[in-house]
This record gives sequence, C-alpha cells and structure tokens, in this order.
Amino acid sequence: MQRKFIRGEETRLRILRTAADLFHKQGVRATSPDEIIEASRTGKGQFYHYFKSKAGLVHEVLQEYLDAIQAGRAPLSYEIASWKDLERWFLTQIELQKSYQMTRGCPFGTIGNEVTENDELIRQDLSLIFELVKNKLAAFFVKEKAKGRLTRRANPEELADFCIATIQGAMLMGKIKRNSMTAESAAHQALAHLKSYSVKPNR
Amino acid sequence: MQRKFIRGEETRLRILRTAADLFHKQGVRATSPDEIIEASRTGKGQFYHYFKSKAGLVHEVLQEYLDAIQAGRAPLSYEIASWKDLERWFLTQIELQKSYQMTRGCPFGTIGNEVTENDELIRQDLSLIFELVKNKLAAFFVKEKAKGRLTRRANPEELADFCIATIQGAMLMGKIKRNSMTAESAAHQALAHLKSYSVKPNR
DNA sequence: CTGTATTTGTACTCATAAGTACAAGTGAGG
DNA sequence: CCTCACTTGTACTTATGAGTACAAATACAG
Repeated sequence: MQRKFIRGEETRLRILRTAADLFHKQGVRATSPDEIIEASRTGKGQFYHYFKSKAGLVHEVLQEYLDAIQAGRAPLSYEIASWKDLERWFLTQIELQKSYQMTRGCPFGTIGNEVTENDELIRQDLSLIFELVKNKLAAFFVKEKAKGRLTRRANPEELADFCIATIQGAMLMGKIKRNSMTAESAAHQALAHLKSYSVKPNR
Repeated sequence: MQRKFIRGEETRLRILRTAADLFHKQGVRATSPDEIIEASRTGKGQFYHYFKSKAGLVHEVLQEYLDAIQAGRAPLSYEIASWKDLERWFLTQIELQKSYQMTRGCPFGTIGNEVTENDELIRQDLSLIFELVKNKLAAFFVKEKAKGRLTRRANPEELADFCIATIQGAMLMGKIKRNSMTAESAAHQALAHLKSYSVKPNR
C-alpha cells in the first residue's frame, strides 16, 4: 500500500511552493490566499483542506526551508569546508538575487522584516533557520581554529553572525538599489575581514 | 500675516508622525489609513485633505526622513568626523532599536524590504536616503584618506556601503532574534574591519 | 460494486482597506 | 458681520481579504 493519497500531496506541495515564491517576491502580507490559489491552479477547497490558515501556511513554508537547508536541498550549499566554500556561500546568494533582476531580497530576510509582535511563531521559525545557518558557518570557523589556522581572538559564533548580518544587509541594499554592485562589494569586504583572522599554521 | 493656517499644519504633522511611527513598528502594508487616523486622533476628512493617498503619505514620510537627516534633526548624527563618531553612528542605531525592546528594525530597512515592483517611487525615495547616508559616511573616509590616514587601497564609497549593509543586516537580525547581542557584535566586527584600513600618517 | 475517506469546487459570509462625497464648522480680512 | 478659504466630521461605496459551509467527485478497501 505504498503510494496512497499522492494526488493530494502533490496539490499540497504545489500550494506550498507557489506560496513560498510569492512570499519571496512580494512578502507575506502582500500575498492573499486568493492569489496563491490562482497561481497554484487550485481552489479554496484545497487551500483550507491542506492548510489550516494563512499563518499556518507561512509556518509550513518556513519549515520546508529549514528542512531543505538541513537536507542539502537548498539552492545553495550551507556546508562550508573551505574559504572557497564560504566565498561561494556569499556570492551565490547574490547570484540568486541577480537571477531575479535584483527585485527580491533574501527569502528569510523578506519575511523576517515583516514580523510584528503578533507574529511570534513566525519570528521563532525564522530564528531557528538563522540559528541553523549560523551553526553551519560557525562549524567551519571552529574547525579552522582547531587546526590553528585562525587567530586565538576569533570567535566562531560571532564570525558566523557577522556573515549572516552582512549578507542580509547586502541583499537588502541590493534590492532597494536594484543593483548588485554594492551588495557584491559588501560581500567582498566581509570576506576580507573574515580572512584577516586567518593565520598560517605554525608547522 | 505670519501665522496663518497653523491648525492644519499641526494636524498634517500629527498624521505624518503617527504614520512614520506605525510604519516603523509594523510596516506600511500592515498599517491602514484607519489605524493612522485613529492613532493621530483625526478623521478621514483630514487624512485625505492633507495627503492624496496612502502611497502619497508614505512618500512624504520618507521625504521627511530625508530632510531630517539633511538638517541634522534625525535621532542620530550622520555627520561623521572621527572614528569615535563612526562608532557612535553604529551603536546609536542599535541603542535606538533597544529602546523598542528589539521589536523594530531600521525604519528605512523595514519599509525597504516591503517594496515590490509596484512601489517604484517608494524604492527611489529610499535609494535617495541611502545615497545621502552613504555620501556622509564616504565623506569621512575621503577626508581620512586625504590626510594619509587610510591605506591607498581603501575605497571610500565601498566602505560607506559596507557600513550601511552591515548595520542594516545587524538590525534585521536583531529584530528577528529579538536580541541585541548579535547586532552589537556584528557592528563591532564591522568597525574592526574598517579600522584595519587605518594607518599611522608618515609624519 | 458499495461504503468510507479523501479530494475538489462553488457559493456564501463577515470584516477591513482605501477612498469619495459632501455637509458643516472655523476664523481672519474686508 | 459676512464671506471665503481652510479645516473637520460623518456617511457612504466598492473591492479585497480571510475563512466557512457544504455538496460533489474521486478513489480505494473490502
């Protein structure tokens, strides 16, 4: 009895993906259920059958992002094993943004900026995502440090947070200016700073 | 005939300020004219008498921010004449954020993240604000460089953009995590990086 | 081939968003 | 003291947002 209820699962996924895309494009608030329903070629029936509310859908969208990052299904790799990987991590995000002609920001940042005190659950979902990303970045710095390739001063978590903050700011500015140059140069500045912690191992 | 039509100007300002505060708190999209009207203790009549539409109001709010920065009426100083000033520029923004218990981000970033392709005018208003800020920051780096206190490599505009991107990202993360620590450490990292361009003048 | 679980479609509801229409009030200059 | 520009109040209007109700279709289990 393996493949049961597949039809519905596909519908659910179609709604989820469409919603994620619209949220990324224009934010949560600006996206109505009706718009998601039309873009996903479904109906009210399905929408509220598979999701209990719009807020519930947002939660599931974020959950899916989290899972994707954990499972390596995200459009960029969060597994950093080298400085080259880290550079890719920065630049790929801007490349993705360019693929939308700089009209979008980071999907998480976009949603994050909309949260108010009434969206506590959403805020926590986002916190979790950023926590996960931070840990993945910090893991790299920890390893480098263990190998004696980072100065004693370097604090892995702090550096990881710095990476996230910079790329978020860079992408936001990129979207506002509709121009990738400042985003790219901010990323390069950040990378230069990070590398300044790097030292030649003694042996 | 100096003081004529003051009553109306006060009403207009009250609406403008209330709107700015609500936009900062919860974003533009989440703020309805009715909410602004109620919070400013006015009425529909006044609202549409003094502003042609909600979009027009947003534009005027941003215009007012721009003027305030130019006139030095902003809640933080954008006139940077020393590294100390620059540090203050970074940290004051986070202090302001703390005064709202980390429930808000940067007023410009908050609005900026909401813009879509239908808000071209608003996007341009924001671009102008950031351009102004960038120029003020860049002016400092230009002066330092002229005095031989920055390495030849240092590109003032690029450094200014880096400042803006970092503080924007830091404040966004601060809001999402509802916690100032990462924002503060990101700001310190950024400052450390900027200072790394600083050199002792030869004479 | 029939009953039950799942999936889908359509019509309705109720509140809010954004704006209009227009009447009435206010107040300074002549 | 009257008039006209400015200011304010209240009642519509029309569209959209978010969700409910419920019937019909479909699909597999036995």
